Amino acid sequence: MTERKLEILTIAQGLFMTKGYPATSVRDIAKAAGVEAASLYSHINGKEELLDRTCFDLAEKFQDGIAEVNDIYFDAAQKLKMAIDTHVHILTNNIEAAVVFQRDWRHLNDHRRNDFIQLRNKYEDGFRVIVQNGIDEGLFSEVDVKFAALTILSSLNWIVEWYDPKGKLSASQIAENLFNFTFTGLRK
Amino acid sequence: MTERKLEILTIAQGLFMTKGYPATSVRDIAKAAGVEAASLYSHINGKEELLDRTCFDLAEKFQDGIAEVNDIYFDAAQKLKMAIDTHVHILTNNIEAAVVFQRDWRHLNDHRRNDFIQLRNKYEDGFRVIVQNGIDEGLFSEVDVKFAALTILSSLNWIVEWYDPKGKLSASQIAENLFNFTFTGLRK
DNA sequence: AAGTTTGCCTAACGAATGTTAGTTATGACA
DNA sequence: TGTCATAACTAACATTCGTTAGGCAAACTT
Repeated sequence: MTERKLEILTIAQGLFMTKGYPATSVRDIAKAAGVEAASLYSHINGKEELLDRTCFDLAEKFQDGIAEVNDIYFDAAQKLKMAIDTHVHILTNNIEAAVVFQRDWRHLNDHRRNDFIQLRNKYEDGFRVIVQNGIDEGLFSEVDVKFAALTILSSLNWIVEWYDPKGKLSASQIAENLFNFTFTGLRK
Repeated sequence: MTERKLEILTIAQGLFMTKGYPATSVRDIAKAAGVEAASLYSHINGKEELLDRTCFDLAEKFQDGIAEVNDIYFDAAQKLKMAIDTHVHILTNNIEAAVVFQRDWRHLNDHRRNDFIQLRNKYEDGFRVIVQNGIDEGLFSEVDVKFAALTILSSLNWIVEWYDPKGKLSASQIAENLFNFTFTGLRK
């Protein structure tokens, strides 16, 4: 990917984040890039390529993250802490792409959308494995594994709705809070 | 609202849910309603009215729900349980509207979007009050109130991403699981 | 029975959409 | 100096967008 193409991708992600993919026109992107709409086609194949790269580049980062965590020999609580930390850092380090990733993957074409969903399921499986490990190790109470993994991921993913890079909480602090909340709950 | 108008609104919500608001055309809605696009304008003022009603009708239900919970004299744990139960039932009973409510409120016009955000903040405040009560009553550990309320709502709201009316978990069961998870956490 | 309302129709509007074709200026390399 | 690649341009395309105007038939009201 050339430097200019990456630049355009980044600009597009910023617009997709604030306006949403379908509501962002190629002309919007061109304008933000200081260029005519047609000129973009020297760099990209079409609007959808920008969405595609956004979704799949981030998906790859998530895959790598969870694979790394599940490869090491720690107990489930430590693994969960690491997985949460990794997830939060990926989200906050790529907040614009992350919003698009969460919200606009539906607008991929049928084929790519299927690929995407498959990756997503695989990732969720990684979290299920951790929860199951925790139960087997006697560290976690015997919850519904699928439901628990989903709920943990809910809390993590909602970050993109409120995260502010200039806010008072750093990514690491957010991750720590989330782990504590997930592990311990509200009860005193 | 006439019966036909409500019918059109419901049809629109179904389309908004699957395609998203900006990607759903007036002609799509008309086709699903078995009518020409122009005919819709005998019933509605414009496309945006459909989004507006969807967002604010549901917002009202949420307001009523949290107000009711905070009006009664139970301890914070019971209140939280009720608030979660109410929230989950509103979401699952209006799943199509709920998806639109969560995802597409951004496409309201500036004025209405501000109104919407205000309602949303007010609702979140309701949850913060419950968490604060719990801490004051010595039932909850001394967490960051704002963060905790946000995290609870994250788990609740993500439901719309996976809830299946024909799935094995009923709304009440989902609510119970979520309360247990929130209150107790994973730790054995 | 006469008048009015309702719910739809066809036709068309101007604007915006994603994309293509063909051209031109610039700068690197032989 | 001549050749080629790059990155931009203008112009235009077919299509779709939300919406309006005006008409017509059936159904309800008086």
